[in-house]
Amino acid sequence: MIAEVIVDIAASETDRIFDYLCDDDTVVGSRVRAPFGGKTLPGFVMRLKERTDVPEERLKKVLPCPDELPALNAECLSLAEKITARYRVPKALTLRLFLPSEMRTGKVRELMRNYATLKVPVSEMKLVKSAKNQIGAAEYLAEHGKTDCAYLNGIFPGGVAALEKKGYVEITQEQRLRDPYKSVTSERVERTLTDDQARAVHTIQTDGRTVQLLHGVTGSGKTEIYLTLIAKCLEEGKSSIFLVPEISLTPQMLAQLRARFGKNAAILHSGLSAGERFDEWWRLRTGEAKIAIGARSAVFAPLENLGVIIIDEEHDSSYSSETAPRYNTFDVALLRAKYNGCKLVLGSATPSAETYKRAKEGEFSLIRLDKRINKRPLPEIVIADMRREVRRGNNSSFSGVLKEEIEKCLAADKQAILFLNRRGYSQTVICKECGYVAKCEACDVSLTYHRDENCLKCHFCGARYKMLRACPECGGFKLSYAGTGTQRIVSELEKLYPSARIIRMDNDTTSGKEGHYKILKTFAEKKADILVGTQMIAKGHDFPAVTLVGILDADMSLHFSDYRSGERTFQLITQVAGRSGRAEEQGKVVLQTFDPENEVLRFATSYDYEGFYQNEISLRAAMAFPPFSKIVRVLVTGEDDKKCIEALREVYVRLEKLYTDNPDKFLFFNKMRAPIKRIQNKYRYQVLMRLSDVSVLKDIYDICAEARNRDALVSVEENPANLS
DNA sequence: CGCGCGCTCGGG
DNA sequence: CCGAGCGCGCGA
Repeated sequence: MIAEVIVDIAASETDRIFDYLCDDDTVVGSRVRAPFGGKTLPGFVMRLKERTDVPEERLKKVLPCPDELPALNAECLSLAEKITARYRVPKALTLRLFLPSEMRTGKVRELMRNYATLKVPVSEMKLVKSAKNQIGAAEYLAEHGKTDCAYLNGIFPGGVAALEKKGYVEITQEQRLRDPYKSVTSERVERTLTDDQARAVHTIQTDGRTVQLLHGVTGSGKTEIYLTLIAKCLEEGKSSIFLVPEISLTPQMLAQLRARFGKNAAILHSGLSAGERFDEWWRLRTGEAKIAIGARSAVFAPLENLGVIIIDEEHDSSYSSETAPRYNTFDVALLRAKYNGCKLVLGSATPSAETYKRAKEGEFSLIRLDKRINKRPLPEIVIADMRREVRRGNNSSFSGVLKEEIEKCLAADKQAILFLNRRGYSQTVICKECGYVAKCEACDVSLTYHRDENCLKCHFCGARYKMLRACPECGGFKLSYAGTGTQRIVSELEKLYPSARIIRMDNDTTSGKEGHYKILKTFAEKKADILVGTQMIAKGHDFPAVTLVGILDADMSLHFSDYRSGERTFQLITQVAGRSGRAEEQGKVVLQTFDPENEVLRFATSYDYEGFYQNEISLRAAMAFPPFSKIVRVLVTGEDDKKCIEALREVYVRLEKLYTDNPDKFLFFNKMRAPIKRIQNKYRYQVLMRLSDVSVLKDIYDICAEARNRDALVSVEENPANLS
């Protein structure tokens, strides 16, 4: 037999079929080891045939991989084909999306799994009270006996590993259980749905359209609808994919899903170790688990017979891939939904303007959930006019209203969250005499001053620089720090409320994903009164004792140079406001701004999504921004500046011809240096376009695919989330 | 004259 | 992507 093989090299030069001899029992979609140019590389069997034009003496034979099932099924192969065609990327790169990385990098490993057993009774363990994951894991083991480590890590990340280190548990490796369809019993918590929820489920199941948009205010019970849909699929023997934004896979969320679906659910997320991720993937591939839960890459879960695909927080930017292939999760999900003939459910309290438009026009079904489950009103949002504060001589970061509310909050023994919308600016060092700004040598972005370490840091590559004593340009000593960071907010707070316990959360205080949880846990356990942070505190976590949320600079993201800044601001405020008053107490939100008349802020404070949408969509139409056009950026990057310019020139000349041949399809066309000229020693140039007609997109992708070479990476971004 | 590096080409 | 093959430039 002859196999058509794609070798696993992500380069356009090798991105073609190579014919190999193979065993007669070789299966399409299976992995092989292919002798290629001196060494043996992993590859994929794309097709099988009887004969080939390749002369016999050149043909080599592939060696099989001892996988129990072909890595790729028919749907994966068809999906890979479409993605390759859509984004013009090497096939090997697309195929990698379908496999856990350890299947490529690691040698073909035995399908072993780690199991944990208790060696010491829980009562004899010396564990600090805060080690919730260790305690949780230990208690689980005490109750259930020997348990799969991957399963435990899904609920109590890192718990088992810590227990093993202390000698409290034993970890044994055992051959994977070869009994994939053994039904796993888990007490199904049957919750009764509200009428609204039941109606939503009914509509999703009976409406003829593939895409179902669930537009529900925060707390309207969308999650329960998702879980019901997944449960119904399970009953019919169908599988499901449940996608959530990158940061919202919190241990609480996982525990909830595990409790409901037990071993039927497999979690694909970065918190798992390589082996565990592989095991979870394999459980899905064999059909042992029928529910895949994870961030965007879980849309490629190796499931068959899909019954539903759910994308929660549909508007979240983490659903667009930042690296090639720059796929859009919705597009891939739609392809899979069509292939399987199942529904694609999008959920959000603040849908993106594009999605909402398509729903309003009837392309998607639109289901509204206007009522909150607990019938409690949303927190009141008051606007604090910071211009008036400044005029009154208040130069602090806090308005009078906010200070008052913080005091009330502290007096009542409640918690407050102060949110800093820091995106787009930072504490830079400026020489007041010559205007010199400290920048990163590798990335060409302004450095940020860190007081606790007294150094300058690059937020792009993480490089550290010694704090400057004098200006390196003019030798002057008048250096100043501009901007306000979380650090300054914290020190201002400490002065105002010396007895309050204040913690800070931003990119600098949180090293790795562990740091996140530690800080949030401290706050959740009421070991702090005020949490100060950036974007990352906006999502997830339920803090019942929080009754006050302060948004310190609500208009900051409005000035961000992006057509979606209004949408982002609305989403952010809605989301942050949702942190306040989640339990019995009525919550309050103070929104500080220098632009109190701003329409977006007005709509946000009255929770008027519909009003916001009408305003936003007419603005977009007037300005011909997406969804009325498509913004396309072609980015050329590489270490060698000259080679980049060369590649840019080639791309530009060809794109310009496309532009002059189709002037009616372009609204804007220009080439320029990227706003950040260099990131991690790679120079960056771009051609920016705005299309009124996407029929030329295919040609743009073709031109870029041909222009990329060893020295210059040429990538295409559609409606990029940021233009840095 | 010989080696070293950089560029080009081919891989089944 | 990676190694083989080859051409040109410099040094003893």
